[in-house]
Amino acid sequence: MASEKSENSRSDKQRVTIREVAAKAEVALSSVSRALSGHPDVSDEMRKRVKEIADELGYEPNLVAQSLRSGVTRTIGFVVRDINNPMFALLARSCENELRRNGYSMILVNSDGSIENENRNFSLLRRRRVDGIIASLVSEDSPYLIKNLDSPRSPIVLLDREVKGINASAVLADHAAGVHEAVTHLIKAGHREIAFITGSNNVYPTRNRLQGFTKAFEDAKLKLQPDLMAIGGFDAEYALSHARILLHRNPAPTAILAGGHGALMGVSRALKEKKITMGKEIAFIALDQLPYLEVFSDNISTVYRDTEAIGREAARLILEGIDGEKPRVSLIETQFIERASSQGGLQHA
Amino acid sequence: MASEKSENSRSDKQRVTIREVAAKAEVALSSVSRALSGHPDVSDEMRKRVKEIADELGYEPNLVAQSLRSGVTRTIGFVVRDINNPMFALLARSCENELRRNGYSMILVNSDGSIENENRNFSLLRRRRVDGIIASLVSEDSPYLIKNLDSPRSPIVLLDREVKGINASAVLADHAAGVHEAVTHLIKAGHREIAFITGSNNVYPTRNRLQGFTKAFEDAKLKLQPDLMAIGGFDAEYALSHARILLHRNPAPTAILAGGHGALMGVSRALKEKKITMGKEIAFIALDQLPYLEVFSDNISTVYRDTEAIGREAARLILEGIDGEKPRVSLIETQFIERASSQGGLQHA
DNA sequence: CTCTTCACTGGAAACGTTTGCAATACTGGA
DNA sequence: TCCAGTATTGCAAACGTTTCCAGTGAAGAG
Repeated sequence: MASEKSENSRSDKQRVTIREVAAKAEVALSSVSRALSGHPDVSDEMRKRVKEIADELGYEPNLVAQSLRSGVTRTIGFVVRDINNPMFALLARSCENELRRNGYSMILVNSDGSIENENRNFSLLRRRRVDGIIASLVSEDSPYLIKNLDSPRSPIVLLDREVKGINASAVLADHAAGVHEAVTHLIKAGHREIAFITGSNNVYPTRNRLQGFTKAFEDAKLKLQPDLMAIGGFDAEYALSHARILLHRNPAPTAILAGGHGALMGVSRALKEKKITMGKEIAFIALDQLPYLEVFSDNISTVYRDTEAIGREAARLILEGIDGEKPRVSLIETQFIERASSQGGLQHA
Repeated sequence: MASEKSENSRSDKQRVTIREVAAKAEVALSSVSRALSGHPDVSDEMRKRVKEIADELGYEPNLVAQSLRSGVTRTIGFVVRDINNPMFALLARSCENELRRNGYSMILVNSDGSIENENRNFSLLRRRRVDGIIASLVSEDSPYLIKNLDSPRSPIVLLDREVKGINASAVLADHAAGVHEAVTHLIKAGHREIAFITGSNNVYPTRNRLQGFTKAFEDAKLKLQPDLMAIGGFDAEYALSHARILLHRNPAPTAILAGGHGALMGVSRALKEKKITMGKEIAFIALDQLPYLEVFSDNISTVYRDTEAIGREAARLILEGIDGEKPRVSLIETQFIERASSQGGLQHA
């Protein structure tokens, strides 16, 4: 493939457009467009010829121009609190894979737990004319939300969030079932002082876990102990400080449930401080099967859900939405997985 | 598949464009554009009037059109092997923050360890006309690389990668220094059988760590033991199988260095299998300060680098490049941090 | 009073595609 | 032979901006 005069054209800065391909092939712009985009009304000869010349010239279609003309960007916004949370990273990963398999790219934005940030991000994504947004909202009752999400131009998929009165799909995990299972297990083992640390209840997972928690107590005809419940923050600092307080309580909790990555971090640090070992002096259950747990601390009992599947499902829901189908909610099951850490805690028995 | 399509309540709502704003304000399109984009040649009255009406109509500028006209997308491609690797997640996070602060969005793509994928991703990003690409390449000697990265239209920043003959900036960690420090520490403590497990040496970190490793042996006038080195894969499976082999060796290694997230996972699993405790029967050093370590296993000695700073620096380098400055390489220091896990291993002594 | 300058404003041409429509050539049936 | 039908192709108008250029009226200078 020795080319005589392609050397000069390689170094010049102008991008090659469909127009140059057309000129070199001595056909119309429209024919080039049709030939390259797989339009049916094109002769085999034309298609072959155009493709050859496009390759030769190193033509790279301009997706920006395509988007402007076609009104479709093949881009999805992915909004999370913090990609650094391994749960979100796993979601992003499986979601991006599924999207890319379908020809879509993903714009990642971290809202950093700030509602104002989140709102700015939504508005930026809309200006970018993304074809859809997948989001794990900071809160379900932000004043901007309705304005932002109601009657949206492009479909929205909420990750584990429930917002009333808007037209969005959602992937919801059935936390309640798994938590119910876990707490019932603890109660049957004799636990009565069960602590519960998780994020604030302005998001679905907290409320839903709380339901499972409460129902387990009801079913066992026990009454809840609200002072054992710290429901207010997903960050490790919140969990750490509240775990410290709870561990000083009298009687001390015999079991602890930690909801989310931050809670797991905080609680495990607090336990370490007091040299309390999970599965011995206290029973511990993580309400999320975080990715690193499998390998690193393979003795931690968890409420499991298939996070990869959730990411994939979110991608599918958004693609459905783009296809014009009605929003729908997809429920993902959870399951209590008993390991060593949920033993113990009842040394007095 | 008679799927029920929703009413096109989405597409019927015409977006408001600059044209409608102009009409309602009874001024020219160009004036609206100037008023909203902060162009100096606009009277205060005009600007006020246009802004009011734009707000009133809920005008949202179309970034696609802006990009097409201006030739600038304010978008950066971020290419990593797997965002699910916490190191990459942390990088992505700090990088995205810095980019967003400067008005840029980030397109995330996972290349999944496949060179073909990576290549497709590069080409996609170029078609999207991103203003720059930040990438942690799968390999430094892929046949596509030169074609893809040579004389690029838009700047490129490599994350801990060195590719000869191309015009790219890079953020490189000075792994050699930290590893040298760590290994020297082990040697001084009496270790001679030091195992080293990490990814293949077609990427800079491996080669650079190897340099530090080798030099530490040279400085101590000891000779390397190649059969204690497993250099070939960043995934946990590779590390697991090779750690198993190494632990069966006679004499067994008294210390292990694990480079990267996968190696850490694999090695710690292998140790767990054989019920060998880090810091007791064996000395262990992780060649990366992975985010979860801080909280979860706070006794693991590591070679530390400031990953957040690396992400920020990558963002800055790409912005510099967009500003027309010449590519440059930024070196980030590393440092051995001694904790409990690097104790022990010398019970026979 | 005229001319220049100044501070705006409007018109229209891009940016690189897709696509509706018209034009062409060819095919085969009447 | 002629005409409808079919398969291609080309032309030109969008898509929503930015920006160059020319034009306007007013103000200041001579």
